[in-house]
Amino acid sequence: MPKAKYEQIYKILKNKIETGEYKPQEFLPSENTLIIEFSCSRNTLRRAISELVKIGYVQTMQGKGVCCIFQPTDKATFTLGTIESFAESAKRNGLIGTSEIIKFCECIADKKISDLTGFKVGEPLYYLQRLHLMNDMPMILNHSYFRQDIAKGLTCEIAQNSVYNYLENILGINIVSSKRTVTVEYMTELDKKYLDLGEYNCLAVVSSQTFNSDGIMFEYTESRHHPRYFRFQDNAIRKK
Amino acid sequence: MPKAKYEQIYKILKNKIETGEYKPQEFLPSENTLIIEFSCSRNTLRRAISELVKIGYVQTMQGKGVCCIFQPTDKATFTLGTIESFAESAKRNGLIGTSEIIKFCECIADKKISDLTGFKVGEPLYYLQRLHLMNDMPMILNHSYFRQDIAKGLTCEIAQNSVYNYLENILGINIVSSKRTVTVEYMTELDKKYLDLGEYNCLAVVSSQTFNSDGIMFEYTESRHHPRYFRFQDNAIRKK
DNA sequence: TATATCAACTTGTTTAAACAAGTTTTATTG
DNA sequence: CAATAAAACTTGTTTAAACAAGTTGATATA
Repeated sequence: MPKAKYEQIYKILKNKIETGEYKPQEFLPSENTLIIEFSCSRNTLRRAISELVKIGYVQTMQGKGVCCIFQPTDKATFTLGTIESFAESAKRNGLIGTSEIIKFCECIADKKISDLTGFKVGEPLYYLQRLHLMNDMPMILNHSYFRQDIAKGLTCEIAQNSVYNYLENILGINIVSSKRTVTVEYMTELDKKYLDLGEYNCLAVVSSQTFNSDGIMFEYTESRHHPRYFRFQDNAIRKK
Repeated sequence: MPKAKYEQIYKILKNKIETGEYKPQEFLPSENTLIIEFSCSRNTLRRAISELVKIGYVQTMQGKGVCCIFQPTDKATFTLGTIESFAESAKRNGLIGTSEIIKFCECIADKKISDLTGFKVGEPLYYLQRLHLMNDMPMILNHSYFRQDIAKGLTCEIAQNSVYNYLENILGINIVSSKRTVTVEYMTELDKKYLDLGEYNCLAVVSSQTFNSDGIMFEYTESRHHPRYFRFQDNAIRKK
């Protein structure tokens, strides 16, 4: 449950849009109306609205009002688009997600790894190779590097369960932001071996750098997705 | 040039980060220091900072400060990731971008088009098929649908130049926000014919819905990218 | 010395007020 | 009746102030 008032208002409005109380192409009540409804200041309300703009639910128009531009997304397909673990994604889509570890080892970042990940040469790392399945279908082949001094004590047994649970709840690491790049790459022998690619010879590759609350990049992960089940959503606001 | 004060401050700070005046892992000066430097209120400064958070340049830490997490991106590769036209992207990458029209016609949205694009059945549309090249290499095959009542008067000749220039500068349409979905799809006969795919048999497909300042979706475009030159960047902030 | 506490920082949230700027409605004027 | 002007809305920007909450370092205490 959110503590901040603007987050509460944001959630209420978001819900009203999703349930159709505010319909697409229609205007939301004016700021003044909503201020009275929520007993809040204008700034607080506007902050909630700006969160709705960010996720592409509404569009503000100076002098006119706030217009709803929500369109329900197709929930049938598997969707990635937020920072969430594989387990969280699976649960949200009502599927059974399982993982198996292919490889786990310690290593030192050499030039090649450094160029790929952004870690400094000589940095001690954990390397983890995992296969993620949904309803027994192989979906994602993951290559992860973790800084040893941050993710200290990581073992194969821990990775068997949930790495993120260990990092967040046991080690107390706060995961804050993540930079991601999506590309399409030709399959490797490993991809062919573990993912059931069929006629496809390419994959969707999501490379991400994850930062903790000290601003330190402690994880680099390359997620190689089966093309059939990959979908990445985004919302862009035009620069003025 | 930006008119709003917070945008000016944002640009100055952004530039200082890009040029290395504020280095990764280091803290920016505190709010109070920057407030004095820019002669602005705390809110205005914080708004500039929050823009930097959005683009993944800095990370704020309560009680500690604002940490720089910028890492220069590889400018060698062609990057898409904002709302910008093909011409703008080309220019930013120092390449010569050209386009050729494969097909242009008027049509009415049927069930199939409606499901694909989100336009209502019966909506009169323009359909435009274009091939984008960079330095004479075919890169993107574009399928676009425009609402006739919004993009009125669009012709093959206009499309030959710049559709966006016509929409924005001639018709005076304000393009505000855009929802995009990235998927990977198996190539079609058309893809094979126009894009020089080589050994690849898949493409990166960016589907986007674009809204004007009235909150009306007036364009649906499916951009089919050559996988070798596709790169999509994103920055996510962890939900609390 | 080691520990606990407090003070002085940092960013996070909320309220209030004023003015700017764009849009729509109403009233006025010709 | 039509055109214009004014008023009454709308959102956009900026300032100021107060308090909350997290981190750090100095101080006092045992």
